[in-house]
Order: sequence, then C-alpha cells, then structure tokens
Amino acid sequence: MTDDAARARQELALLLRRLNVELDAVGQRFAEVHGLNRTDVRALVAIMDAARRGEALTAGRLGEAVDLRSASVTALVDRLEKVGHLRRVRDAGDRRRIGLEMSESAMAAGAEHFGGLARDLSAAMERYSDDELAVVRRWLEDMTAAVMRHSRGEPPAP
Amino acid sequence: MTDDAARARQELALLLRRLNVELDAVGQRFAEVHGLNRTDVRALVAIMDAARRGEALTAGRLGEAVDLRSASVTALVDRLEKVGHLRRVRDAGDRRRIGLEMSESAMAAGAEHFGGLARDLSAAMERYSDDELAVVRRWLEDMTAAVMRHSRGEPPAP
DNA sequence: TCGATAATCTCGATCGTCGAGAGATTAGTG
DNA sequence: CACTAATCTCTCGACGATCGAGATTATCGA
Repeated sequence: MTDDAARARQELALLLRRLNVELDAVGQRFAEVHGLNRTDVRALVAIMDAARRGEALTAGRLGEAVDLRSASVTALVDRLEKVGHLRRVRDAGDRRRIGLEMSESAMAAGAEHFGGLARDLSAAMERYSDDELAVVRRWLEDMTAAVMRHSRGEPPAP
Repeated sequence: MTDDAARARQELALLLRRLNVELDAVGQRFAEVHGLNRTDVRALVAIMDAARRGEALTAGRLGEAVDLRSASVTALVDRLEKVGHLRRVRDAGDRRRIGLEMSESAMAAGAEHFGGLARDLSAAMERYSDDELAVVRRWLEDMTAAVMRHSRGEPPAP
C-alpha cells in the first residue's frame, strides 16, 4: 500500500472521531435543554430503545444498561419521576419488579430532538445512490466490528 | 423516494449510533484500565491533540476544551499531576499562565491504546478501494455537517 | 410455614463540579 | 513610573451523583 492510502485511512478515522464528538454534543444539548445530566439522557434513551422493542425496562435492567448500582438507579429514577419523565409501575405478574414507563411528554421531547436528527441525517443521504449507501453500510459494520474486537482485546482482522 | 430507501437510510443512522456507542466504550475502557474518570480522559485527549498541533495547552484553554470552570480545572490537573500523567510548567513569557505537558508514560499509554485502535480501523479499511473510501469520506463529512447544523438549530439542507 | 432468592430502597461516605472570591502577574494609561 | 484594569490560576465551602453495605418487600420451592 502507498503512504497516500495509509494517510487517507487515518484521515477517515479522524473524521469518524470528529463525527463522534458532534453526535455527543447533540446528546449534551438535549440534556442541557431539559435540565438533565448525561446519565439521565442515557437512561431515557435506553428506555426508549426498550420500548421500541416492545419491552418495559425494570429498574434492575436499566441499571445494567447504563452501568449503575441499585442505589444510583433509585436516585436516577427518583430524579426522572420527579420531573415527570417517568412512571414507576409495579409488575402485575411479579410484584417484586418495578416497570419503568416514559411519560408522553418525555417521549415526545425525545422523538422531537433525536427523531429530528435522524430526519436531518436521512435528508443528507438523499444525494447518495443505493450503491454508495451500500458501501457506507458495509464500512460502518466493518468499523463497528473492528472497534468491538479492539475493545475486547482481540486481534484485529478476521 | 421509496419506503425501502428511507428505511435503508434510517438503518444507517442506527448503525452510526451503534458505532458511536462502541467508540465511547473504547474511551471508557481506557479510563478504567488507568483509574481515570471520563473527564480525565477527555482532558488527556485534548492535550494530546494540542501537542500534535504543536501547541502547549494552558490550564485555561484546557478548561474551554473540556467545558469546565477554573476550579474544576485546578482539581482535574491536580488529579492528573498526582498520578504522574501531567506536569505544570509556568510560562516564561506570561508568568500567570500554566502550561500543561503530558508525561512520556501517559503519552505512550495513550498512543498504545488509541493508536492501536487507529491501526485496527486502518487495517479494516484495506479491503476498500480508493473510490469506496472516497464515498465514505464524503458521507462522513456530510453527516458531520448535518449534525453540526442540527446542533446549532439551523435548517437541514444546505 | 419457612428459608432461600430476587428486586428494590435507605443510609452514610466519597468524589467531581461549581460559584465566589483571593492572589499573582501583565497590560494599559496618565 | 505609579496606578488601575484585565487576565490567569488557585482556595474554600457547598451541592449533587455515585457507591457499598445492609434493610425491606415480594416470590418461590421444600
């Protein structure tokens, strides 16, 4: 491979990092607008994702999703419930469990903010052909796989 | 546009978010391995980036880079200096200023961890042609621009 | 019923962040 | 040259998020 090609790939890695930073800023902005901290946003996103899959997250599973201990989850849910983003709902089947349901207002705010971003991104992709988007898709999947392997300390190429 | 095309673009947005999460996990892992918190890592990255540009970050500019007040920057630099990742160096020209220099060990640890990731990513790009990488590059730049516009509350398309 | 298990909550302590203000140094002005 | 304003960093006290340990409530099997 040429030096040019190597440099081009390094530049892509830097561009990806830049995009990563900007995407983080979107979450940051959402947090500031709604008076939330980073963990609160991650929790709401986790609950929304679960809802999209048709599951109702329990307090315990939320703790796993955002990597917090039970004491912190209680405080987290207290915060979000106090400002009306969340409801605690005792599970009818297993009454030890606490189901977490997002309020309509929080759902709407999330959809407005992040859904709006998804729309903007989608609109920015309109100028791309199906073939081009297929290349991007493959690249995203390959990069994700490479990052996951790196995170687990596994050797690079498959 | 067809529904299929719209769904394909939404899937790309989701893939991007997934990759974003995995990249965050890499930073998280680095933090855990070295006993640092998230802010500490962001600070070290900011200092490394500045060093790569040939600048020596001052305490004030570091605060701007990671969005912390001066009191927090002092505590941050205290932490990093205590474990030997950083040195305070009084600026000779303006003796109010404190220059921040990374220690060789911290620089090496960062290069090993994040440089290794960059290598893995680069290796995963070897299977792509120049044309394909050009498409990805354009896409990354377009997405970054779209995200930045969205963050500033500006209308989507250029 | 009773002990084991599971899910959640309470309490006290620790750590990161902030606002306000102090101390030190420089730049500008008469 | 003195004096004031501006700039940069640090100190102090307070607040909030998180954690570990243990208590509480509910379920299940013997």
